[in-house]
Amino acid sequence: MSTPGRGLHGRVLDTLGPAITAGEYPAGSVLRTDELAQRFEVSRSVMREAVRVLESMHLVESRRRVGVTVLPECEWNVYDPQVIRWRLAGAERPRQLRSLTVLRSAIEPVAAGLAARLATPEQCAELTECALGMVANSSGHRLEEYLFHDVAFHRVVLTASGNEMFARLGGVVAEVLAGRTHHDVMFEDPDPAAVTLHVQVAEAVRARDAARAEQLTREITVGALQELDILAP
Amino acid sequence: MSTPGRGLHGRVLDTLGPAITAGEYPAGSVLRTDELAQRFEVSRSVMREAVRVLESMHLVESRRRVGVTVLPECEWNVYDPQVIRWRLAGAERPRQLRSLTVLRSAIEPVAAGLAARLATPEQCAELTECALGMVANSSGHRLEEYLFHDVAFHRVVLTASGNEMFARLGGVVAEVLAGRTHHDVMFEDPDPAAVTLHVQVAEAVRARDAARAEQLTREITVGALQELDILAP
DNA sequence: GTGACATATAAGTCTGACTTTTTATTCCCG
DNA sequence: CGGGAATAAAAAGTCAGACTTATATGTCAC
Repeated sequence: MSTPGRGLHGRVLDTLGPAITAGEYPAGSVLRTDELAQRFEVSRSVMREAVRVLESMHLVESRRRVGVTVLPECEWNVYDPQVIRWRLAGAERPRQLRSLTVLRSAIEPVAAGLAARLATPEQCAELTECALGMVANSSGHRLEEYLFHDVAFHRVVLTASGNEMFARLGGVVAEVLAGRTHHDVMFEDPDPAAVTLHVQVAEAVRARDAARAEQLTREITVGALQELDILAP
Repeated sequence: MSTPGRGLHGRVLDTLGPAITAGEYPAGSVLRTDELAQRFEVSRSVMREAVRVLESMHLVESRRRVGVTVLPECEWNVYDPQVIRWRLAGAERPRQLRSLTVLRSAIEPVAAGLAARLATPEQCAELTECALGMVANSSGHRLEEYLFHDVAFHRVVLTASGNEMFARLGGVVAEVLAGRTHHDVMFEDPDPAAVTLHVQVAEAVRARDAARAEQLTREITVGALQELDILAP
């Protein structure tokens, strides 16, 4: 996915990134560039580039005479798509999935409200199309097709919100939804109520009813939270 | 702020990062590593490290035989604190400030609701303390002291939400609030209504009233949106 | 114990040579 | 004249080695 093997330093990151985010090196662990270069059988320059990238993600800190120190989790750039992907791929997956779902529950309703005000006619049409696609694939175990339209739907909402920061979460939502379909329990067809809600959101946006679009999306995200047993009784 | 001059490559980034995020090099512009190295009077290895960092922020893409291509804005890692800082420092400041304020309006109410459920007694106490600090400095042009407690208040809420991704936005909120106090119009004392709301949020969290904490925080963020003339009539 | 000094260590930097990939051009054949 | 294969060129990528610099730590005098 995304950008595999874009150079030697990327190859190193593919191993080191997941290892660090998985907690294999506890916060405070000290690595040495030369040693890492030997381990990965790359030159020091390549290793340094990899370290620089990890540093820009605030996963590690490089200091003279000390080495490359692994930073505590609270320092990490948890919004970096690469970091998110690494964590979703590792043992921290469930926790990462919860964090992201809570984030969705905060963002998406507001995004939908904004979209109802700002969506272009084209985006409204796209939204309706996506919702219809979800309906058409909501039964008969057409999970992949359903997922495709679901992802597209949420992407359009986030983009139509007109907020670049919301739009940037499209990839994250895609990853969460894909995860739900592939990894987690999702043998049965999707919840018909959820499908209906998507259709209604598309209608609300088209009708420029911001409050309704927001409320309906809130119901969708509440469903997502319930699936993960988040939510107090 | 944060980490100034952490090596030569950092120095280069301090110039190149703001330049790119400010749009000085339009999307699609091609730079050459050697040329850049000469311009900044650093070795190619240092320049390469800088490029790697920019690449990890998705500001540029490096390809063989082509050079370093500046990516369109929609590709940028707009959640990267460094990118946020660069953009806040440049001509795009107003737009960035709006994006961030809308983001806050989505996140903070939900965070407050969660905090009402999950905050430790210590965090509740901290919150009350911050709110009282705001009250104590809400008149007499004690803007700096007020800001200090305001920032602390929002930080505690975000942290107490128990969601790492929310917690990570503490720095962003700090930057927005600081910006409002320093750069933008804020000659007069803070709005008494806003101060009261903060006190009430602290009370609601202490009382474990999630719905109330969320609603009150929503009112705070609506105020922030209005200050920037966001919000449809 | 405290403060100044010496030392060792690991990151940081620079240079130059070489490799690899990809694009553009040339050239030959149909 | 057109198209496709061979070729050349350009820029990033990689590597090795030598040197510099900051700094943690240990040592010694006081």
